Amino acid sequence: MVSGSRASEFQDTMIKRAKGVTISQVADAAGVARSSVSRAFTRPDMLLPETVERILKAAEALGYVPNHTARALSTGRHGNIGLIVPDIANPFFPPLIQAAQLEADRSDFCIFLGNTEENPKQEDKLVGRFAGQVEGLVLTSSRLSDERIRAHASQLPLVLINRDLEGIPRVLIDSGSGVRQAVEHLAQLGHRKIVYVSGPSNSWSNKQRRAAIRTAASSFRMELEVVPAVLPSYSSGRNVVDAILSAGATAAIAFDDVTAQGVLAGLSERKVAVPATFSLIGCDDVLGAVTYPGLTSISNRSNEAGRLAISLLLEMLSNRSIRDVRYVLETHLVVRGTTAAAG
Amino acid sequence: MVSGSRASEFQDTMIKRAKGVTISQVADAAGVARSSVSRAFTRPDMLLPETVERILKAAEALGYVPNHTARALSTGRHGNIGLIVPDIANPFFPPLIQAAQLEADRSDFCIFLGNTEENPKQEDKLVGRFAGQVEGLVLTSSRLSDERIRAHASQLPLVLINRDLEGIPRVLIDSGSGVRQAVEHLAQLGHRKIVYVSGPSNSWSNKQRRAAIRTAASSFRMELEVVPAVLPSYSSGRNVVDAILSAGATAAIAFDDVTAQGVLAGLSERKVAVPATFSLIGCDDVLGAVTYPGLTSISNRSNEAGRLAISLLLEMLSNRSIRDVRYVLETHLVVRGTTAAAG
DNA sequence: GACTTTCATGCAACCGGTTGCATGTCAAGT
DNA sequence: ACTTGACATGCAACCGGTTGCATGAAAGTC
Repeated sequence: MVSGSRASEFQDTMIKRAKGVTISQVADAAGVARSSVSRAFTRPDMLLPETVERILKAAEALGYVPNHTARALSTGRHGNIGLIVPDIANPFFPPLIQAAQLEADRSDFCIFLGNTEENPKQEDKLVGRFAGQVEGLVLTSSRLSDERIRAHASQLPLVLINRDLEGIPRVLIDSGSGVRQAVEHLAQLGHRKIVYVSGPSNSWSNKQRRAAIRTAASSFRMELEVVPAVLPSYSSGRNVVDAILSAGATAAIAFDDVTAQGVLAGLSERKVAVPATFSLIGCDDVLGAVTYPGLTSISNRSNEAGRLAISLLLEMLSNRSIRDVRYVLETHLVVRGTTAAAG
Repeated sequence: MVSGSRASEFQDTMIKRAKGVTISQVADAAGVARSSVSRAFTRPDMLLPETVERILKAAEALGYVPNHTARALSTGRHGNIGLIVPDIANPFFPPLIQAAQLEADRSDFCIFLGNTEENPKQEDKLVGRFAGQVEGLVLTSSRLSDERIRAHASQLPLVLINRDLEGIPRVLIDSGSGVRQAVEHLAQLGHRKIVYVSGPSNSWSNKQRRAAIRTAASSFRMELEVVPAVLPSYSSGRNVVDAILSAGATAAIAFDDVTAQGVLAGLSERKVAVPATFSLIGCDDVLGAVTYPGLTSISNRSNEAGRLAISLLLEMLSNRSIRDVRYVLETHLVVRGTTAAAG
């Protein structure tokens, strides 16, 4: 399968490592001490303006670039932060990662990305590997136990997304508000019995959504049945369609959009018209705009969560203190084409 | 919108920085010189087995963890590699990133992720920022000019994905083979006039696909029209549907699956039945299984590309040499539900 | 005019490892 | 018994910056 071909078999070339210009060379060129060069970059106000200028000019001429590693060694600050997610391929995460990176970038921080494949052991290993090279860490939808998380938090600044652990700064996307709106929406459309297609059992978000739906359904006097989908995936959703239909419901809310899309496909295959005879609502709003009919969903805000988590972490780093903060991002229903009056 | 709430307003706590155990402390504890501790970890064969064991035991007891930064400073190797992509949110990239990270992980390397937002300036800036902290770099679908890429390549080991630049190691996903199969498939179904919905003009993949389609179409004596979509995105695809239809074609091949999905939605809206009256083929095969009907597409192999690029880079790093290699990954057509005989 | 004060700059130690070379020990070779 | 060599370990310089303190010259005070 791999058709590997070398363009020119024998053109191996030794790498000429860019032999980094050092602070000493700049110092010699400018006729000052190394410390002055250092200060010219870090605290120019300590030096005479003309000295600073002379140094900068010399540096410029030599093509000097401060060595990040050396600086990190003496200051202890390397300007990197780690971001760990369970599954990059799940469309929930890319916007979060993107926003996180943008925010980090604004303060000249770089992001180390870790992907745990939904595996707690891998997550633990990654945290360990990152620990030495980052100033702080953001754990997204962590699958680790409370104890492990606390252990890590005692080693380095940590911010959690979608995990509610007292004493550790955290950003939570509260689907509760959106879920209530979704149930109310279905109630107003005349649906009397609905299904919740649940997600991973160890997920904080899943527990939270299930509870919110249960409460809302009972307050609107609707019947609710929970149909479990093992993983938040397209095929899981597709596999539970029969279970959904045999429950005798006229509408369903799925754990996330990916699952909902699977359900949508399964319904199509079985010639069940959406939304004419069955209504469907997703969660996370990552696919809503790209299905046809457009998927009614609960807004996501993962990008805000990413941005917020990073800015929280940066704040912790500059203050060298942690506050027991708990940011909650509320969500709301986005109505599109997969919901209509009960047939 | 952001309902920020602090659980406990005044519970600020100072961070107790884990005050890292150093090599000297271990040396004292084990009654040896610092250098021996260092060697116990890096070249145990230089020491007596019992000495190594004694040192390791002492290290274990003190909870010593080698300081990555310090090691990087003296050795010049920090065990990080940078990976730069134009758009994490495009489903083409997550599998690539995932595979790259897995491969890097096997050799204990960490991945720095950079997202350029399809912006060459941002890309240039990121490369610069990464340069000091990574041993090598993988540029995926770079939007930079040849000159900039060469300039960077002279500074540090570089591997390209989907960019064909002589003298720089590169991994190319050759959609040519898949594209030919796609055109042939359409020809056999009786289509006489087709449209290519093109992608970013500075993208190597786009040029390559366009050329391949052109060649294949003429060899099957089919008419071809190129309709440009500015960006590879859902909305771009949706926006060009009118242009596609007014071209009078009965089938289209889109630059990528995301664009194709936009086209699919646009066709649905205009009540054009797919595949009954119009056939559509995507590229990258990232969404094929999750649309309904399933999108016929050209296989992707982005994960293999990611894995290969990293292993190539690691090889370069350990050899300290570059070979002018050019790996080509062939693709093929995956037929699903969006193609049928011309109406 | 002698005596502080201010402030720009230099000196040297330090961050935490790595590594070439010197030293000391012990066993084998003659 | 004396040399030789092998080999385990220690010494100290080095990677490239940062930073507390010392120094010395210019400016301010009485």
